[in-house]
Amino acid sequence: MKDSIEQKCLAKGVKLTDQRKIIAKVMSESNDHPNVDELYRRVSVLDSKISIATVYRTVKLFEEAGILTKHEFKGDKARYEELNEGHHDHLIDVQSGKIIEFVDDEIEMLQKKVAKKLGYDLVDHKLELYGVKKKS
Amino acid sequence: MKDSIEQKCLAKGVKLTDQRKIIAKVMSESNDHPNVDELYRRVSVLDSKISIATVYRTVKLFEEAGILTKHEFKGDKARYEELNEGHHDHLIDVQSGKIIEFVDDEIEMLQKKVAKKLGYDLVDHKLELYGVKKKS
DNA sequence: GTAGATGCAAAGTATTTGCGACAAG
DNA sequence: CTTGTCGCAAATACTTTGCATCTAC
Repeated sequence: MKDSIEQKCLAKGVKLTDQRKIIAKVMSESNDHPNVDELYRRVSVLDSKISIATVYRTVKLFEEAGILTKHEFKGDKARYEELNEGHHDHLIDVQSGKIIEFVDDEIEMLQKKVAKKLGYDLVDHKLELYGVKKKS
Repeated sequence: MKDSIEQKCLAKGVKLTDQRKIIAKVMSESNDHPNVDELYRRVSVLDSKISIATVYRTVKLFEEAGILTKHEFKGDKARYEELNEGHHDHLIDVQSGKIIEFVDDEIEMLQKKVAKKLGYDLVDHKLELYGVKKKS
């Protein structure tokens, strides 16, 4: 499991350089949703010579290869997350900035239905909920 | 109806300058979702002296006043739209770039339910569907 | 009259790119 | 070998801001 990004690279014919291996490793081990700056910071610990241009190039490449996915939450920088089988959406705690992942099949289904009704086949979607902790 | 942006400004204590009136007018008459460049272009026709800095300042001000809303669709620049009572979401035709507005109460309801289940009160949300025309 | 708005140009962010050196397959 | 990648610094794209001037209220 831990090497799956490297395996995906092989499968897609993406050349595996040392820098890409490091970025892959850092993303695999990140359970949050780092932005490029933060990713660069984490990667720099393992290889201080890596440049931020390479980080930008790599996340873009990985995104196009279906390895990472990019999120652009309201009023925030672009963040990245490893893309796995299980699709999920996000709820952002607007007070703490905490991001919670969730899955709701019913909503997924309805989205397809709505698209269909409008004459479209759904190829992608974005659902973000912004909330404040219930004070009950 | 046509002047409602100006009325909202009065109601919120937002000073009504000529530039703001023009920007309000252009947004009211736009049925699409212009980005700042496009808005600036449209506004320039009515007043060629207006600066793009003012357009940026004004859309931000109007957004904070609840007059406009900002969209950041995938891989696109920020776009603005007048905010009216009827909330709606968007379906983007990934081939033509066309944006279709829709309302689905069932999805809205489910979102609240999901947030609640996670212990949150929903304060905002973003739902974007990306689709291709059905070839039936 | 005064607080706040404007235009301009300069400064900030975030991201991309040209190029010569270098490394993976 | 050869094609593609890297690091660097410069370039780009979008947005914000300092300042002197001007305007709505």
